[in-house]
Amino acid sequence: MTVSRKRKSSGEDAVRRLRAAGLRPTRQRGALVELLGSGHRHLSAESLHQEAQQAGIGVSLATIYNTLHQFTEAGLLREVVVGAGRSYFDTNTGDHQHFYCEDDGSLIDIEGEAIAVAGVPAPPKGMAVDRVDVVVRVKRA
Amino acid sequence: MTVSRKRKSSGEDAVRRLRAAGLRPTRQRGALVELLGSGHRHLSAESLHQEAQQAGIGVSLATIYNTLHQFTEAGLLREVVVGAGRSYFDTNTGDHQHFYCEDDGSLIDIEGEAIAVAGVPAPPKGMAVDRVDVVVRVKRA
DNA sequence: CAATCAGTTTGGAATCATTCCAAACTGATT
DNA sequence: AATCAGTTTGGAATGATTCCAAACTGATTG
Repeated sequence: MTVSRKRKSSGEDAVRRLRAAGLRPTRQRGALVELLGSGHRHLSAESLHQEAQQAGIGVSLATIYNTLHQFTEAGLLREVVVGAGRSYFDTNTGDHQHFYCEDDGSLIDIEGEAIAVAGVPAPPKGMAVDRVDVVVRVKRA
Repeated sequence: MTVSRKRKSSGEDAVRRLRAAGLRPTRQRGALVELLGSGHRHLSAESLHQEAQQAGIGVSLATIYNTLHQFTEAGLLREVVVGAGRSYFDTNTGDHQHFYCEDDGSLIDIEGEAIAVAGVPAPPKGMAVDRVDVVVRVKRA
């Protein structure tokens, strides 16, 4: 339980990432970038909020939402929608898709090289494809 | 503006469809089946509710939700999730996917024969693929 | 036809995730 | 040190959906 003050080491790295993304490096954003930093994760606003609290970072839920969306726009995160009122933020922003388990609401990555979508028709006039999302819904057999 | 009483013709057809789906044919369900009956449509609970009101059918929003879910389970409808807190019910239950326009929230069908997903890995142990959903997100160019 | 009862419907309260807001705060700049 | 635009925050507001207990209604039976 270290109520860290101002760790230079990783802190500076976070600052760099934020600056690179065009976001002002504030205490909260820095802390959140660090929380997200390690590995590929699927998290909800609520879960990130709890995680932050446990890490001793004072961040309001409103800020979590703001930050999550800013990070998503900045390309640091990707939003994955799997059900009405159920969206996750994925720290893996690379090309990939997901298995979604309807029983427990969990997500599992499917590597982008593995899966392919063919035959997408041309989008309606004046529209451009932004992204193709594939959700493979699975259930307990 | 005919406040129809009890049209035999289509009414009986609705009853048949409900019975076939294993649902007791009530006034509300019959009326809703008929509303949904024509062509391929993408509707939300709210929009169906309004439509019902305008058609002079007294149905509570709660019943709309119940019915929509029952119909979905019975295979009369398919639920399409496109965004957090944004799901549609699709009267087209056949094999197909969708374009989703992020600007105005509209859906456009993509025929199932046109599009194909290849390379879906085997699902995790004990799980079975329920369905593969593809959402092609488009934006104004 | 009347009684009966499980299945339905309903309005309103409750829940849940998310957004909004105005006030307080804080990083960066002068 | 002053300044100010960008941020954060708690709490209220919103919106969609679900829950609930009471009233209702098809279908069945005698």
